[in-house]
Parts: sequence; structure tokens; C-alpha cells
Amino acid sequence: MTISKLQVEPALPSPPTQAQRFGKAREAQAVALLEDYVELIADLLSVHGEARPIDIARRLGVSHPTAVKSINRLKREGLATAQPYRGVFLTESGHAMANRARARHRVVVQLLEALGVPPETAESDAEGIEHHVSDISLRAFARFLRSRDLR
Amino acid sequence: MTISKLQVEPALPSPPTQAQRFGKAREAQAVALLEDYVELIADLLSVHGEARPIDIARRLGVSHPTAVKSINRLKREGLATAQPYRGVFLTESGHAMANRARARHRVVVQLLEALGVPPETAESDAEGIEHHVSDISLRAFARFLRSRDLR
DNA sequence: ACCACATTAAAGCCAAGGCTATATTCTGTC
DNA sequence: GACAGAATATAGCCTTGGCTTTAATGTGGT
Repeated sequence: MTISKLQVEPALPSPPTQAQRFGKAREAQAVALLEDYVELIADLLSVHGEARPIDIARRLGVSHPTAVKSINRLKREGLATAQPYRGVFLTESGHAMANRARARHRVVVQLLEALGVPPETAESDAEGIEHHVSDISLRAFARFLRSRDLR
Repeated sequence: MTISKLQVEPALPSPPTQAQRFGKAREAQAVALLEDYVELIADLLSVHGEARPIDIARRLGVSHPTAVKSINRLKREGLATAQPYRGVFLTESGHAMANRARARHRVVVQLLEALGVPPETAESDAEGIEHHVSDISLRAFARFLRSRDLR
């Protein structure tokens, strides 16, 4: 007789379930770049009063033309406005996205540090992680931090 | 006389520092797709004994040709092997990457659940987050989980 | 043994996000 | 006010990762 599996393999999730998870991750990735830009632009505006393409490019570590191209996409999607040679500004919805992104960023960094991750690593990892944290997880993170502060 | 800033704006990181953070995130993203594929292929191999392109495609939620194209990339990068019409297998380094990815995935899911994130959300968010968790953070997560289990 | 159906492969299209090279426009200094 | 140098914009190229369409190959059932 055949011997059935000795180690119980943890069954895989159903294909549709798994496809949906991957689909969400792909979608999050699609907006990640937009979030990075508006978040950075909001920071530059609030600290320097202006957001120039060249500064955006330098801080993102990409060439100027790449930054300009992405800024054009922001304009196309109604997140930013810009006149030629005049710097970049955020629309209403751009600001909204930036605020949500900044809030998430802050919570993720705080969580990582609370878990014992050194500050620079926390900032670095957060840059990638933040775009994949759902509202549900974000609230859980906030609860954890609050409960921990009270202790 | 001019009034200096009333609220102390948290100074921005230096451009090179910030560029480096974004660069790391971009690099992580570049390998994310490879990790997703080898992780899934490893799972299929261990559960079903074979990894067919069509199953890979279905579980990732992409069309078959897209999956085939990515599998070709895996072959090009020395992570997988495949004969026409014969299914996909992992090379030594493919297995190594899959094991690292699975370990990270598991820890991230456990962490999220430990923080109170419901299981399906934990799985879903982990799919995106795992690729951006550095070894340093991963070890911190593991430490946290261990200390919590002991309590 | 055949034939229908499933699977696989191949070809070609598209948008996104990188890049370099070149042209244009500002701007600050003399 | 002119001009040099910085910033910006434009054009064109490449790769990746999606897609659809079409062709080729396996495979299982009668």
C-alpha cells in the first residue's frame, strides 16, 4: 500500500485567493511611485516653500528627465500642477494622498523602531513597506504603539 | 524683524541619504517578482510535485504568456530550469532564494498577526511587505515574536 | 488510434519608468 | 544688459511586465 504524506504539507490557498493577494500587491506597487512623489513634494513645499524638479530628482536618486516624466504623470492623474520653469504644486487630492502617505510612513517607522530596528534601517525599510500596509494593518500598528506607550 | 519658524519643521534627510533609501526600495522591487515566482514554484513543487506554467499563472493572477515570459527570465537569471512542455524546476540558487523568501514571508505574517491583524489581511499585506524587509528588520521581528511567545 | 480539448509556445502590442543627449529658458553676476 | 552656468524641457532609446492573438504540442477518453 502507498504511504500517505508523512509531513502534513500546509495546503496552498485556492488559486483565486492567491491571485487576489498578488493582485493587491501589484496594485499597491502601481501607486507606490505616485505616493513617493507627492510625499516628497509635500515635504519640500513645507520645508523650502518650493518643490523644484531637480531637487525632487536628486532626493529620489533619479535623473532629472525621469523626475519630469513622473511629474507629468502626476499632472495627468490630477495630483499636481506645474507651469513650465515654475516648480511643482499639489492639488487638493495630491495633498490628501501626501497626508495619508506621510501618516502611514510615520507609523511604520515608529513600529519598526518599537520592534528594535535601528533608526536608519527603519527609515530605509519603511520606504518600501509603507505602500503595502492596508488601513486595517495600519490601525493595528497604531493600537500596538499606543498600548505600548501606556505601559 | 522677521519671525523665525514657529513650528520646528523636522529637517529633511540629506539628498544623498534620501536617494539611497529610495534606491534600496527600487532594488527590492526589482527582485520582488523573481521572489514571488520562485516562492510559488517551490510551494507547487512540494505540494503537487510539479509546477506547470498554467498553475503558476492562475495563482499569480496573470495570463499564461506573462507567466511564461517571467519564467524565461528566471531561466536567464539561473534560478529555474524547464524543458518545453515539461514544467518548471528550481536550480540550487532558485531553491535558496525560495527558502529565504518563504522564511521571510512566514515571519512577516506571524508578526502582523501578533500585532492583531486578521489572518487574511496579514497574508495579503505580507505579499507586498516581505520584499522590503531587510535582514536586520527580519531578525528584530523574530526576536519580538520569540520574546512574546515566552511571556 | 483518433480527436477534442487543454496546455504551451511564439509573436507583437502597450505603458511605465529608467537612461542619455540635446535644446531651451532662467537667473545671478559683473 | 550681457553672458555663463544652472535648471528645465524634449526627444528618443531600453527593459520590464502586463496583455491578446495565433500556432503548435500533449493528453485523455471513447
